[in-house]
Amino acid sequence: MKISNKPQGCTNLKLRQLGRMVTRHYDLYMSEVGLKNTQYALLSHVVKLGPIRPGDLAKRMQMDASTLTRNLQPMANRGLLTVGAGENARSRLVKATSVGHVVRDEGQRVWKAAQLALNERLGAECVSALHDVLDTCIASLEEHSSGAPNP
Amino acid sequence: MKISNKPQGCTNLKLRQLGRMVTRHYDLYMSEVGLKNTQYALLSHVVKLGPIRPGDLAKRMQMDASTLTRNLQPMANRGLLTVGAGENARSRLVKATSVGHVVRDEGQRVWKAAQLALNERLGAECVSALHDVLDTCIASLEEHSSGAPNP
DNA sequence: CCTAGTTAATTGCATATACAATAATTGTAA
DNA sequence: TTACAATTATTGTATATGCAATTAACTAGG
Repeated sequence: MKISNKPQGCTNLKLRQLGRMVTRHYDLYMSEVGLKNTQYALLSHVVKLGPIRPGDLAKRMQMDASTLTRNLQPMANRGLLTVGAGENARSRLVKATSVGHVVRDEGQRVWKAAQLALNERLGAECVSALHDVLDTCIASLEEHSSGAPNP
Repeated sequence: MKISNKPQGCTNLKLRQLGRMVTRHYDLYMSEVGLKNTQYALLSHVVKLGPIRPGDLAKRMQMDASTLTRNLQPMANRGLLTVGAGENARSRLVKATSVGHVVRDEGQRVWKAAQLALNERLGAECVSALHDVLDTCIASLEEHSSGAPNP
């Protein structure tokens, strides 16, 4: 794949456009288990990162803390996870319920189908190239805020 | 940059994470002229694509028509654009006002600053690679836009 | 002990996003 | 020509997103 010398166009625009397209693709699949793409991502993180404080989880997901607070609510209401007391009275711990674990497994099944279908539509090589450059960019922008890789 | 054989991880997750990061970056700059990154993108499209029907504009931006309807409202309220009558009684035409043109030009100024700063943070080469693969993916998904889902 | 600064999470406000359903209109075939 | 299908835009409902402001609670200094 040829690489141009100077960046042309708007990075933000391109990212958002592809983001919308890919999000619609995933949502189509995830709806089979009653999850939005974002909810599956959140649930997966909670399952893998065990009991975790909201603030830390938000940092891991490159998400504003207030966004996380609200995204947790519909899932807590459905009984997929709990936002319980932490060590301090001011800190909390998020963890997945047993139902949450089950739904995550179901979600993982349809996620795999969605990912395979996307690989098919774009070509595995193209998806790999995309992942590589996304990883590089995320890591690059992360440098100013420390954090370990995602699950 | 080495390219892996098989796609690893979730394309949707990576896209959304980088999307959030980059969006925050742009919004920081665009706030200088009172625009959200999305509003600048929309205004630019309207300026460039002249009077255009909402449906066509939505397709161009890979955006749901109902999303576009609502995104137009705050901008129409601010007098940046108008949603006027089209040829039929059921179709409309969106066009930028003179104020809208001025604000677009101001926006373009700060957009350039934002893009340059991003190139700086990521490296121009990395941004170019990102653009290339994003363009490829968008074009690819545009072709078979009749995505036959979940069989 | 009390006060000032810091940190954690949440709430207020505004916008973005999309699917489903609806309204309004146009096109078409019997 | 009228009944029915297709098109175009808009609401209904729900979630996502983030900045600014707020609340609550911990931590230092005095």
